[in-house]
Amino acid sequence: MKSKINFAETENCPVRNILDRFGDKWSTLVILILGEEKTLRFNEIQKKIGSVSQKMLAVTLKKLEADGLVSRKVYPQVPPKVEYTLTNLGLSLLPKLQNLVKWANENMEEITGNRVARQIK
Amino acid sequence: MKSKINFAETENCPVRNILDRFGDKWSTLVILILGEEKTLRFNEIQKKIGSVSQKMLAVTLKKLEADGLVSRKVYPQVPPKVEYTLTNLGLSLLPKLQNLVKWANENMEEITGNRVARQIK
DNA sequence: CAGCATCCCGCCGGATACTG
DNA sequence: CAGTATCCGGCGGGATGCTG
Repeated sequence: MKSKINFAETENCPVRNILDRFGDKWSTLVILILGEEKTLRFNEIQKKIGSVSQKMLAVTLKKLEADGLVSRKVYPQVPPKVEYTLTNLGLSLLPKLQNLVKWANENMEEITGNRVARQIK
Repeated sequence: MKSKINFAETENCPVRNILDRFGDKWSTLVILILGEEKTLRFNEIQKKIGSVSQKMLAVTLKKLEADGLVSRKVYPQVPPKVEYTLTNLGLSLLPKLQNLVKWANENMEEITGNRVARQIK
């Protein structure tokens, strides 16, 4: 029998913590993209996502860097060049996210179908 | 070599779709709780989460029901009684989310430590 | 090129009150 | 008990402009 999780206490609940961090719009996307490409520059990530604003990408990357999921390497040159890579911690999260993507790929059609069938926006 | 994902097109990108649906504050939490308890009434879910408002729980459950992840059974009696259970589709998602929880449990301390060490809010 | 600063709008979601 | 209805404040996040 598994021990149950205390969802009620925000501070001690890992589920809440993880959702607070990766529930935002771009974090998981960035991790998945860096997982595919190993190393990317700021603009390259932005182009890959396509619809993210410069501001939000900067905020997201800073958060991920602070969490220790992404490492940032600055080349002291003009024009500047900054490369982003997943850390080992980030790499350990990657497969879990990829599992979610896999599930999404396999089941999104059914979910979309359900929505349409029930005529919900 | 894995085929790459097109993150740019929102409509066809399963990652974006899944994040749009489960990136919200409560959906994953509800799925995880129902995964533990099998069947729960509205008030029981609310008590388990603790901090969710009545409104948001109702909205969340309705969304999950529309997606076909949660089933809703109404007992025609007074006072009313409604039970929520994961569907097979919901059950298929459950282990992926539990993997994330497991990862969070194992690594949240390190992440929190990173944050503190870098003195970010 | 890689960002920070500022302004500002939309909507997420909380509080409260009401119904079957 | 299990919801809807309404109001409304906060902030996520887009647009734009400026810097090293």
